[in-house]
Formats: sequence, C-alpha cells, structure tokens
Amino acid sequence: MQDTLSQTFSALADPTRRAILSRLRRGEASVTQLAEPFLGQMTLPGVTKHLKVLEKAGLVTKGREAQWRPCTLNVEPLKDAAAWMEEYRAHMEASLDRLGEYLKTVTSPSAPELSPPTNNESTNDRNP
Amino acid sequence: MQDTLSQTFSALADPTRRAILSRLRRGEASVTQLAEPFLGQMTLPGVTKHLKVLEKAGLVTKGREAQWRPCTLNVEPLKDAAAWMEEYRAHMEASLDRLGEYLKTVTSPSAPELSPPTNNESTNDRNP
DNA sequence: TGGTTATTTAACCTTTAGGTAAAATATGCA
DNA sequence: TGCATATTTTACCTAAAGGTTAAATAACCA
Repeated sequence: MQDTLSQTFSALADPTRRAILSRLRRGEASVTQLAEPFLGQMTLPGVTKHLKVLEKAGLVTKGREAQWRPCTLNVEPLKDAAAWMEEYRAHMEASLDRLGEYLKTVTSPSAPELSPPTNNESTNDRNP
Repeated sequence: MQDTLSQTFSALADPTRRAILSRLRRGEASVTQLAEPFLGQMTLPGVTKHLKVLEKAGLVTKGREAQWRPCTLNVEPLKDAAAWMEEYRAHMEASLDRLGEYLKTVTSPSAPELSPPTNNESTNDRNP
C-alpha cells in the first residue's frame, strides 16, 4: 500500500480518470453516464475499474440511489497534491517560459473570490 | 506512449522520485549524491531507473561533467500539472475543510513576489 | 597501461495496471 | 414472480513498474 500523495498522483496519471473527474466538476453522475464518452474505446467494467481507483484515492465518492451509484467529486486529496506543488511555485515563477506568466496572472489577483471557472477547453481532458 | 500530463503525474506518483525532485530544488546534484539518502533501501541502479523516469518526463535534466552527470530540476512539466489543477481551484476553495484555508492564504496574497520557500518539513517527501 | 570512481546496461524477477468477456448482483416495476 | 436496467465481480491476459545482481562504459589519474 502506497502513501496518500502517491495514490493521488497515480490516480491522476490516466487520461480517462482525469476526464471522469473533469466531468464530475459539472455535478454528480451515474456510472453509465460517466462511462458513456468512453464506450467506444473501453467496456463498462473498464470504466468501473477506473472509478474504483478514483474511489480508493478518495477523489470520488459513490452513493446509492436505487440501482444507480451516483458519483461525486471529492477534492480533498487534490488539496494535498496542490500543497505539494506549492513548494515548487518559486521555481515555476522563476522560469517564465511558456506557462509561467499565465499561472501568475491566473492564481494571484483573482484568488479569494471563488470566481466561476473561466471554462477553457477543459472537456478536452483526454488526448491533450 | 502516454500523453505528457499522464507522464508527469505518473512520475510524481512515487515518493523516491518526489524526494529527488525536492532535493534538486536546493540545486544541482550528481547521481551518487541524489542516491545517497536511499542507499539503505535501494541500490544505485534502482535510483538510476527513477532518474530515467524523471528525465523522460522532462522533470530532470542530466548534464555531463567528467564522469559525473549533474542533474538539475526542470519545472516546465509541473506547470502543466499545476494548470490542470487550477481547474479544480474553485472546488477546492469551496470545500474548506482541512487544507482549504491554508491554500487560500498561501497562494493569494503572496503570489507575485517570488518569496523564498517557507521551508516546511518538505525534506520529508518520503513516508509522509 | 592499469586502477579508481561514477554511472549505466542487461537480464532477470515479482507485482501491479489496465483491459476484456462472461457471469453474478442489485433494484425497480409489471 | 420474473423481466429490465445498472453495476460489479470473476477469471483471465499482456504489458509495464519497480526492484535486484552482475557486468559494461566513461572518464580521470598515476
């Protein structure tokens, strides 16, 4: 059994799983609903497995409602990951090549306001 | 071959590799120097392998200096990972349980100043 | 040339990850 | 009860991850 941070990063290291998380940002969804975008490339049990990984990592919570298992996003583990990244913030800002400036503007002035997600191309979580 | 984000997260999903990155924040180091803290638990070729993973992920650059291969940190891929996490920022701030408040204070007022790393327990990257 | 230090490669092993197909469960409804 | 829908479990496969030991390279130095 690995430590929590490793489990979190490991859960994030798969495009299908990231896409599932991204979908869940828009709200609760059943397994079938979550699976739908992938059924061309993967079977349902495949998606179930990914969901289990996310669940074990604490990133997704599965409820029960009749025969459905409504899944919800749980960002708690992401906070630890973000905190880990914080340590590298100075280095990231120091190397202002591609994304540096972008991140600086995005994260500093508009921080505390809970602003609505500027909705980038972020449904594009697969095949980036 | 996986996509870049997956490769980055996957590289971060190991405590030894995170510890190596953490060490490199303090500056360049040779393979032997990097390996030293782990030699009780792992052999040198083991560390070499981890370094190769980090190198392939673009997080570490290996130079050549006589028989040494000085390794340096490269945060470029971390920026993409951080950008991915940005999308979850609103959710993280909305759920202000454990780390929420901490992150809010850390990332918003002191953002653009390039402040020196507050040096937490962060050498403790292994066994957290 | 030969020895010493630094690092990598090769060959191997075991465990885990990501998939599948087919069968089993769970739940609502006629 | 029995069918329909939603989801999971089982058993299996292949490939990759993370290690190891032993041998090979690289580069300096006497």
